[in-house]
Parts: sequence; structure tokens; C-alpha cells
Amino acid sequence: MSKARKPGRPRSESAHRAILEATSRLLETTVIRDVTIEGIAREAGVGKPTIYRWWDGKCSLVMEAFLTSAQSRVPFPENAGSTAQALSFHILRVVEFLRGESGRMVAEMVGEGQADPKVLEKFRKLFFSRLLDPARMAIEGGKAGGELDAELDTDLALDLVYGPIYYRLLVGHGALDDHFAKGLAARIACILGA
Amino acid sequence: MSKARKPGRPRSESAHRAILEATSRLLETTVIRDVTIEGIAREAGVGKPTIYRWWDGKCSLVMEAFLTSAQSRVPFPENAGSTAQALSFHILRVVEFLRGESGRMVAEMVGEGQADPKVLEKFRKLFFSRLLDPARMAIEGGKAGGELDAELDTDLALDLVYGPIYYRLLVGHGALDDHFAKGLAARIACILGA
Amino acid sequence: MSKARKPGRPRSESAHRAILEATSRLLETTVIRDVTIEGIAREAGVGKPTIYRWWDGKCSLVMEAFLTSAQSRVPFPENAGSTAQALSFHILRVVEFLRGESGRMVAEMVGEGQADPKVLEKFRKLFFSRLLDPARMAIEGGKAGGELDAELDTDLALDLVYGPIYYRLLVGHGALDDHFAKGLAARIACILGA
Amino acid sequence: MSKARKPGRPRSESAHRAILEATSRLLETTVIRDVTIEGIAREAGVGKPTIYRWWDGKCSLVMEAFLTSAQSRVPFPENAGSTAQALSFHILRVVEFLRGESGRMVAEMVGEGQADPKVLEKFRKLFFSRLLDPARMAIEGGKAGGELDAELDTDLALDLVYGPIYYRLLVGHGALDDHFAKGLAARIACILGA
DNA sequence: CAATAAACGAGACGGTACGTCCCGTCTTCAG
DNA sequence: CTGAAGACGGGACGTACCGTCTCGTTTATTG
Repeated sequence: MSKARKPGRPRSESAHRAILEATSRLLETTVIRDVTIEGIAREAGVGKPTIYRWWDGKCSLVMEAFLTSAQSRVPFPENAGSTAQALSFHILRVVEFLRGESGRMVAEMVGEGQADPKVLEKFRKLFFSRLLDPARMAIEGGKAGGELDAELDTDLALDLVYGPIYYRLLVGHGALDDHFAKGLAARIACILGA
Repeated sequence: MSKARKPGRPRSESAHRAILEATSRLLETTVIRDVTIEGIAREAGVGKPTIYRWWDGKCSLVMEAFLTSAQSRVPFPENAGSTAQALSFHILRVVEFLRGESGRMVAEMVGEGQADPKVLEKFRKLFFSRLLDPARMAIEGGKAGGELDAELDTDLALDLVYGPIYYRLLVGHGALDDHFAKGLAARIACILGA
Repeated sequence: MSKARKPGRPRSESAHRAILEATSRLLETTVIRDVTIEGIAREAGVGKPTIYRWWDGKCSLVMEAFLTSAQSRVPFPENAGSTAQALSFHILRVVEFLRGESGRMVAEMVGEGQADPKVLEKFRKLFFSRLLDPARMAIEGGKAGGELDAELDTDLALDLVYGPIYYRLLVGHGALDDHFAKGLAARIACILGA
Repeated sequence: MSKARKPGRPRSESAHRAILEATSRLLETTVIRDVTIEGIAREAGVGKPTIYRWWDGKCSLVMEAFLTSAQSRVPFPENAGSTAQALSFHILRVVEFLRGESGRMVAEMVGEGQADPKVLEKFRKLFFSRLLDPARMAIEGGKAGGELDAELDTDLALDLVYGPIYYRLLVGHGALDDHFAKGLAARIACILGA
């Protein structure tokens, strides 16, 4: 992943890029499960060992392809008034984000993670934390500022707010539509026990 | 009246049982992903075609093995006072249930479902609905009885209550421990906006 | 002594017939190798065990189907003048016979026989002997009548006369056409060393 | 000019050899029909796909195993006097050759060929032609040299001479013993109508 | 004429082998 | 001395038949 410093022919950055792009291309039409290293190598015009030199398997590669595709970030609102308001606003954005292709990818990554704890952990660190850390900080700010009960368990609060979203995303029993998003957002205040 | 006996040798109930038991046995030590039809056939002392005669693939079989293992049911409390109290009590039980082997299995099934909508739908119907329909009825009963706001969106309410649990189960960022369960249970009333 | 008629339902002659007919029908379009017991049972509308009750396997069944199809006989000419003339005439008939469907079947039966000596022996007894015994008798008659050298080895003589035909049939390097048949017939006399 | 080296890892000559040897080993104890690709792969310590990469099925492989086993050649005598003498001598050798393991293999290959014309044709080209072309040339030489009738049909002559041998080999009604071989050889001259 | 018992159709059973796909590793050559 | 190309041993896939078995049904003979 890092730059090769060793002597000899340098690792081809173009191969690296081609692999990631081929992966992204395949992921548009194929479920992660059905993406194969051989398929990626073929699509990228690259030898399999080249892929294994950089990544240790399909999941790492797919994850990187997803996370670098710039479609994996949902900015947290700044200066949005109260903590509850900021969270409510964020929720709308997150739901919108997960509604599309990105949501399918996140769901599939979590799905893959069920078979391999390392994958799941990596995805938590690279995707979930990145997405939710600002929300965590907002809540802790709310607690510090007296807006929220100082006894509030931040982890629990995060789960109360974001859990329903991922529950719908992963179990698929209901749509991630505006109705849902607004209903959830509207209840943030009382959920946080304000 | 009736009769309707199919011609031909009837299916071997013992083979059916052996297959389900072998599957359950393998699932104790192996992730669903790594369970194979060949492995099940070997373990059950059965020919592969016998498995394919009755199930259309690994997922169907694993799902049935799980759902018939009697470990897939969490009774909903009856006569538990208020709706909120009943739900709180149920939450404790569900968390306890998902904490163990069953939870791992549920998570893996949902994971498998990410790659195949049919699997997910079947699992929703056979597991989630069965588990949550009483809760849904309790909430609607609460609405009818005036205990809860009649305007409350039942689907949303269910997600608010149970979403955090499955979120933890599937993303694995926090433990499904008593602390979590009690914290969630304690907030049911205000989550429901009572 | 006594009758000894077995009790129980007698074997269904119609099933027996249906099986043979189904087999013949399949053999018209399919190479013996690709005919299956299951296919015959399906075609005949019969259970597999019924087939195994009458025959001990595909080859026996196919052989009987062929041999009873009346297309397996080539009469030896009677009163045809000299032995050589009779053989020459027979050769023409045999070649004509083996040129068509029957030839393909004979070749396939001999082919099957290469994998199972019992099949081959049975086929020799039921097909080859029946076909060639008159020729053998003609040759021996010729020896007895002084027309042929009494020292002539009858088995060898038969092979010299008929071997080239089956050689072509089985190896397929040349056509079983009239040119061949006439050429062979024309040489009978000198082959027999007359 | 030249070069034309294919990219990629070259095929493993040792695997190729191991497969052929395993095949030959199995053929010593097993009828071709009962030899399986899986069995060969197991015996050779090789993956099935490796076999399918280089041969398109059992027959091709078995044929190559047989033809490369050096036991598939019977040299035609040179400078053996007359054409008839040469053929007579060759006949003795061919019969001796077909009497043993090689004969069984040839018979089985021809048997397999009855179910698949391509197999038969390939075997004709690789085995029969190779074996008989010198004999054909000898006969044509005899015709050119005036020793044999110039009108003689060479194909027919070859069948007259070698047909009886393969007839016995394939139909198995008589032994390929010295008595037979000598009887046949003794008649070559008159068979060729000299 | 009921009971008996064999043969029937249907098709499930435990197996074996098929030919294919992909895995992750290895081996070669070109640049 | 990297990287593409691709062969390697391995293992699972889902399918086709094998020959046997177990059903409920049918049918001629026996008691």
C-alpha cells in the first residue's frame, strides 16, 4: 500500500490504480460475493499475484475500492444549532447516502464481515468510525455544554440514533425513505432524553 | 376425503433429520461461509443429491437447521403491565438470546442475505417477523388503548426499539451486554414518546 | 410333478414389450453408450426395478432389443452351386446388412463387449454364431465333398472370409460398399485356396 | 523469426509425465471404461483441471498414454525378399504384438471408438495408419515391381491380410496364437492372388 | 370370494464421477 | 527484480445415473 522504497523496478502505480478501478467497475454490477480475484485481474489486465502483493484478499481490496471512491463520506454539519438539531440533520444525510449504491456496498461489506471478524473490524475502523466520530463528539459536546444529561451513555446514544438506520439497511424490512428519515430525526430529542 | 398420497418411495425422515443435525453440528464450529454441502453430506452420511432434492442450496438448509433448532424463539412477555414494560422486558430477553450462539447465527444469516435478497427475505419472514410480530401487536395495542400516541408510526417505533440491538449485533462495535440491554430498556418509554 | 405355478401377480408381458420397444426407439437416435436405464424407464413408462427384474443391465437389454428386432438375421443361401459361390453370395448380403443401422448396432455391441467379456461372449453366441454357423457348415461340406482341401482349417477360413468385413465395420477405415463386397466376393475362391 | 515463446508459466513437464504414467499404471489393472479422470488425478497427485487443461477427456489421454508407451509400434520388415514374404513376416509380429496387453488396449480403444467417431478416427490415424502404412507401401511396391497384379485393390488387399487378425482380436472367437498366425501367413500369397 | 403374495409405477436412497470455477501459490519471461 | 501471464494442486460446485430400497396399488392364484 505504501510506496516501494526498494531498488529495482518500482511497483507500478498504474497497476494499483487499474486494479482499484476494475474492482469499482465490477462492484457496480456485481454483488461482492460474486466478485472474484480472477475476475478483477482479468478486468484490470493484471496478474493475480500483483493483486495479492498489495492486498491480502478480496475484502481488503473491495473495501479500499469503496472507501477511496469518495462516495464513502457524509460530512457532519457544523454550527447547526443544538446537538439534537445537528444529529437530526446528519441523520437525513446519512439515510440519503445509504439509500443508494453506497448503502448496498456498506451492507455487503458488513455482510462479508460476518464471516470474518478482521474484515468487520477494519470496516468499522475505516468506515463507521470515520462517519460517526463527529456525531460522538457532538454528543459529548452536548453533555459538556449541559444540553444533554451528563449521565447519558454516549455509545448507547449513538446506537439509539443510528441503529435504526443500519437495522433497516441490513435487514431490509423497510425502506430508507424520507418518511423514515424524518420520523427518526423528529424523535432525536426525546431519544436522547433531553 | 383427503388421501393425496404422493407416489413413489417417501422421503427418508431419518435422512432429513441426519442432514439437519449434521448441519447444526457443523455450524457450531464453522462459519456459515465455510460450511459446504459436501461437508454436510459427509457428516450426515448422505449423498449430495439427497440434499439438493430437499433444499435448493446451503442457505436454505442452514436456515432450516437454525430455525428448527428450537433456539430461534424468544417469547414475548404476556400481561406485563404497560406496553413499555413489556417491550423493555422483551428487549432484555432478546439481547440475552442474541448474545450467544444464536446471535452469531442470526448475524451470519443476515450476512449471507446481503448477497442474495431471497435469502434475506426468507429469513425476515421466518425469523424476524416471528420474533417481532408480538411486539408490533403490543405497540398497536398500546396505541389503541391510549397508552401510546395514536399517531406513532408502528414500523418506526419497532426500529427505534430493536434497531440498536441488531446494529450492535451486526456491526459489532459494542457488546450485547446487560449494561447495554438495561440502558436500552430504560429508555423505551421516552423512545416511544410516551 | 405338480404345477408349481408361482403365486402372486404374474409378470406383465406388456411391460416387457414396452421396455424392449422403448429401447429400440432410443437406439435409433442414440449411441448405446448414451442410452441409460433411467432413460429407457422414462421412455417406457416403467419403473427402473421392473427393468432390473428382467435384465441384469443395459447391455443385456440392448442386446435382446437388437436381436429380437428381426433385423439381426442374414439367411445363408441354399443350393447356390459351389461352396465358394454360396460364400460369395452370403458376403454380399452380409455387407449390405452391416452397411446400415444394424451394422452400427453390431459395432457398438462389440464395442461394449471390449469392456465386459461376458457381454462379448453372449453377443458372439447369439449373433455371430447364428450368422456364421451355416457358413461354417458350408465350408465343412465343401471339405467333405472334395471341393475344398480337407486340410483347410475351417476357423481360419471363416476368419479369412468374414474378417475383412468386420475389420472395416469396426475400424471404419473404409466403406462397406459394393466395390468392397464384390472385390472380397471375387477372391473367395483363391482365399479358400481352391 | 522464430522465438514465439508463450507468456506465463510453462506447463509442468513433470505433471504431464505423472499423468501419463498414472494412466498407464491404471490401465494395467483396469478396463478403459472403468478408468476415471478423478482416479487418474488421484493416482498422479494432480488436480483434475490440470488434466482437462491438456486433454479433452479420458479417451485422448488414454490414447496418448498408450501410444507413447513405446509398446505401440511393430516395425515392418525390410529387405525381406518378396512382398508376400514381408507381409507374412509382419503378420507374425503383429499377431504376437496384439496377443498381449497391447492387444487388449487396442481392442478397448476401438471399442471406445464405437461410441465416438472422433476417437476412432484419431486412433486410426495414430495407430492403424502408422502400423499399416509400410504394409501398404510394400503392396504398392509389389504392384509396381510386377510381383503383384497391378489391378489389385490395395485397400482391399490390406483388409484381406490384416482383417482376420483384428476380427479375432475384437470379436474374440478365437485365439491369436501361433497356429492362427502361421496359417494366415501361409496363405498370404494366394490371398494376394499372386 | 377373501386372503395372499408377487410384480407393478414411482421415485428416494447412498454413491461415484462428471466437467467447471475459483482459490492462493508457483514459475517463467519480458522490460 | 517487478510484473503479466498463466499453470499448478486443491476443493467445492451442482448434475446425471448407477443399482437398490421402499412405498401404495394392482392382479392372478390359492384356500
